[in-house]
Amino acid sequence: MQETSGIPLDAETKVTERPADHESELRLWLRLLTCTTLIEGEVRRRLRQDFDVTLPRFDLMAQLDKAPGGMTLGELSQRMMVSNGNVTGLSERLVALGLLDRRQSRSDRRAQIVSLTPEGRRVFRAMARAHEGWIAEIFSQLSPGEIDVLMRLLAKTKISARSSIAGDVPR
Amino acid sequence: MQETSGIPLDAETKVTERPADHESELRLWLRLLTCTTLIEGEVRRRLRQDFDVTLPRFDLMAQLDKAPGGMTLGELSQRMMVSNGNVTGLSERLVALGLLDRRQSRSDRRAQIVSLTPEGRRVFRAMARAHEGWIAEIFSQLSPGEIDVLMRLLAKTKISARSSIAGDVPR
DNA sequence: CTTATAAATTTGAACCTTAAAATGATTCAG
DNA sequence: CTGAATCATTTTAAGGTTCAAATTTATAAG
Repeated sequence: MQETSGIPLDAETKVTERPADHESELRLWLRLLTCTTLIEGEVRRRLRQDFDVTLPRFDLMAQLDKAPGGMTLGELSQRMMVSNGNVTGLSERLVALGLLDRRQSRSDRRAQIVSLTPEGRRVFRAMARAHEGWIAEIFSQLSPGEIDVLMRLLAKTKISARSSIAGDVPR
Repeated sequence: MQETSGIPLDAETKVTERPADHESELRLWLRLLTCTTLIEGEVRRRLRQDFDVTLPRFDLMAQLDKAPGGMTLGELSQRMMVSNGNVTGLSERLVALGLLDRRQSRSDRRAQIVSLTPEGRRVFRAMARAHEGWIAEIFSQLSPGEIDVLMRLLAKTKISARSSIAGDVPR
């Protein structure tokens, strides 16, 4: 907490000058966050309980399951939306468990390519099957129509968020 | 509650035996997760950049801002949906920074009550103002109507998830 | 070739997070 | 009053996470 030089740049940026009632967006964000936290916690709990595996490991394996030929660590980190260093450690532990293979890229000696071992694939498939069931149960009170509307609106939300994040902000 | 004669929803027949195409729920969950991760990452980044504060600290202070009289650690942990031990460490650091006050409950010597210091409140209010602006910008491509529909559907999602999590599962 | 720049990953420090066990305080039946 | 159960919190161990700096390799310009 440092160098707050009084009031920074409010005049030029458009957002903060007035109270301007952005309460509905805020409430929406909190609700979105609550839903995700709730579901994520439950998935984490069940993965641990039923398969003795952590959620990040499951997520990593899920990405690799979709890429039969494997993937570089950088690509993994991008798809998982986590930092590089994160993927390094996560992969190490999964390799140590025999669930992941890791080799150097032939074309680029900087790059490491990781992929599921046959064992890793087998284990992941079992988890994925259960996982799909849990998710179905969690969303079971939503009708197909509601799911569809949610999908559309979240797609729009994603676009909106991305354009705001991309540093779209014109000066 | 009701005698729905339509579909006998018993958990035993529901989830495990067949593939049963729960793909739409799965895709919905992934999209929900993507949206949240995206937004959360951006909020985290801006909090660090503009206020040199972490997201968990902001979240904790946000809870306390809504409780002028303070709150026990247990209540905090419940509202933040994180573990007890988590709140312990988080509070320690904020107390060390002079943003939180901590005292023992008079009526229950097991309980610690934490609250924002005047400085903490001042700092939080500044962050909250900026935060609201960021959120508004992130959701800016959604119309009021769309926000409203999203709110409703997420409310329903929350209920559905909670009832599935509560161990509602009949045998 | 040489140097500069960029890219992929690793490392280190600090922090966040959880689950499980331990500690200390409260409550209540007997 | 005593013991058992419960509750609020802390502690511990293991792991997850980020950021920024460092390392190694690749690529391109001169």
